[in-house]
Amino acid sequence: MYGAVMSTPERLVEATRELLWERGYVGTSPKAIQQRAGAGQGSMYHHFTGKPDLALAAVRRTAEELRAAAGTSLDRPGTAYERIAGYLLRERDVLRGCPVGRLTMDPDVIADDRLRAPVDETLDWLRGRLAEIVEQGQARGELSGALVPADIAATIVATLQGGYVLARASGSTAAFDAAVRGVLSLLDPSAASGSR
Amino acid sequence: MYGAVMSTPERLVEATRELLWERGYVGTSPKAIQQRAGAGQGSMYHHFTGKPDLALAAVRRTAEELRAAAGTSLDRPGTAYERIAGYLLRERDVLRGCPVGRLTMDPDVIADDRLRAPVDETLDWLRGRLAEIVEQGQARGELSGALVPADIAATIVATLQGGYVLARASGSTAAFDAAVRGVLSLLDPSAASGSR
DNA sequence: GTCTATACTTTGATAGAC
DNA sequence: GTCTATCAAAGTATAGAC
Repeated sequence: MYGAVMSTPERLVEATRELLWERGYVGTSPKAIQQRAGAGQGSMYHHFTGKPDLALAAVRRTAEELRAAAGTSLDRPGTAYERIAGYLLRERDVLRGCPVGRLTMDPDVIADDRLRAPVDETLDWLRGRLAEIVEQGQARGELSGALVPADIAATIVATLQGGYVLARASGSTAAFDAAVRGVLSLLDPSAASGSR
Repeated sequence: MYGAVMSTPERLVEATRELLWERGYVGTSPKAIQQRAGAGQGSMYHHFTGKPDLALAAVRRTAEELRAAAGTSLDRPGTAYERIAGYLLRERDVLRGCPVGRLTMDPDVIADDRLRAPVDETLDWLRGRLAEIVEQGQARGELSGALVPADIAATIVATLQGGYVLARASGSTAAFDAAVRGVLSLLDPSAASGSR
């Protein structure tokens, strides 16, 4: 796995990231991590104190990557609507769900402040970025001043996270796409969709 | 637990429902179910063939209950906006999340068509009900005819499901409330919020 | 229907050789 | 740094007595 390019600790963290995404914290065993990383028991426990330690490294790395990727998308030029649409419509592996949001359904992650912190910070950061974009859109007269930027930002992030839930429930991306179209139609300045 | 009112099979199903909600399928062990239900091993395996069998009974029951509760809320009279707002703002134990939506993050549930079916059907039913309400609102001139009812319905359900994710990430209901306010402000016919 | 005994596997980790 | 024991506990049952 991972060619022969990565160091053992890196392979262990990558394997943990994948497994946390696929199966969550509770569903991920040290043995499964070792097998996917191509590392032995001793090797894993040499580099990390145990499963929580590895999970912490994995979650932090996943949170960083999500911020980097989302930032790249959100930083694109355009009107507020165009930037939000660009973010919502960017390519995603919808049926896999969100590697960060997924962790909120893991009781052992939520119960551990150190594990939960990167999840919370990432979603909070994302809402902040979107709120800024909404605010700028209002300042430029692109979006209604009646909207509360923080509320709209929360709605946008929730639509994404909930879209994953709908898609996974049905085994199809259709419901995710519908939810995204729906929120965009409500935001679209050229449609005046909020009122009759 | 559960007083002395319920039969052993009923207590087992109730205990399973609670544990699936709290810890998911992977995180729920037969032993934990037995302890919470106050039933022995033999008793559990007498009434159910095993953990998957019990989970199926539990998931079906939870799906039924959600439909009943949501139906009661959605059936209330009022304008389309009022009915949607009533549903979104009804009392919820936000930090516990949705007992049905939660299951979509469980790989063993998603991989098993029998377990996934009640989850899919429930969320699908909910979107259908909301789409009807949007459609009626359009027919009555309360909502813009430009909206696609199925898309708006998906957005509303996704906002809820994603709102739970945001709330659990932060350990607070604030983000859930913000997401709900956001989508309602976009839908509000009295605000003309979609355009500047 | 319920109980206890038994069994096999997986989990999560430690110890010590190399 | 990595490997191979070894281990106690938990998970997921089955068997058979009552």
